[in-house]
Amino acid sequence: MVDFLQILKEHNIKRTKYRMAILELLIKEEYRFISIDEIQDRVSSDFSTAYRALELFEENEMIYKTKINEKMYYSYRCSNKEYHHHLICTECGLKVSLDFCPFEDLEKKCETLGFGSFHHSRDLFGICKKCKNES
Amino acid sequence: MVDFLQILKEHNIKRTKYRMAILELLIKEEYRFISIDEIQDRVSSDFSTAYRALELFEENEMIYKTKINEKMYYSYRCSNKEYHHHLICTECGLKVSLDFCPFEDLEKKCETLGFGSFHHSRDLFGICKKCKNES
DNA sequence: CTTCGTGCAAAAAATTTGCATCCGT
DNA sequence: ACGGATGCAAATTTTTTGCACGAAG
Repeated sequence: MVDFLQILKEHNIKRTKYRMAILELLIKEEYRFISIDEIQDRVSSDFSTAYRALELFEENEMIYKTKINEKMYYSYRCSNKEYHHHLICTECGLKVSLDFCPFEDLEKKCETLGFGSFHHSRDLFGICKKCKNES
Repeated sequence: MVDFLQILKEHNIKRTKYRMAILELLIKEEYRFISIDEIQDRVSSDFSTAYRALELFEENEMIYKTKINEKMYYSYRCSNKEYHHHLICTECGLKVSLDFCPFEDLEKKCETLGFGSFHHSRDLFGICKKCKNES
């Protein structure tokens, strides 16, 4: 819980009304990715303010950012900093962290395929059980 | 070579100047993904004409479409229709088709992870050997 | 000859930026 | 008080769309 306050202090980031509101929201909804619209709606900031705060948080590795259906979504990161992959539900934004790398095998084959290196896109997408059952 | 002409005929798609020019270009550069800018530049059509032709081709499964660095890229498909994954170089657009599925293992683990189903994003990205060496 | 392809200009949608003002420290 | 944060409006970027004209079958 002191986690992110420390980062703010270390980087001399002012604790303003909207930044705090956005961080609180992201922490509360840490188990999923949320859209800029939901963020703007729930904290009632200007869109540009929200975008600027989120950009700042991402630069300082406090949040994740990913694209779902052509729009950016955001999720709290502080509590789990080791590199890992996510399974993300494209219906509800649910975030499931993987404790293994799905690309290990591909990595090995990379060389023989004419590829120098391979982007482990951190985020993989699907439909979670809940959303699948509801549809 | 008759491949795509047949599709055009089957779907009553008129063989116009720009459509043919775009298809020819895509066939010539089949080993890589190319941008709308390159297409527009090399066939000198209007952008809207190129976009409309490409949309049509994609609907009829004649081409692939993928996003590299926030922009769409296009590549000829007709000659290889079985479902497969691509490794795509984000520097030069090189397209390498995979004859195996990199997500087989993940698929199996999906259920235990709370995921109903999993999108096999067809395209995976990296840097090809050539571009890596040049940088 | 008639349907549909094309160019042009303008719309759309998401995100970014310049600038004047306001707030946190 | 000072520098950075915010709101507002306008720019940006890529792609899409409406409409009038022109070309393919």
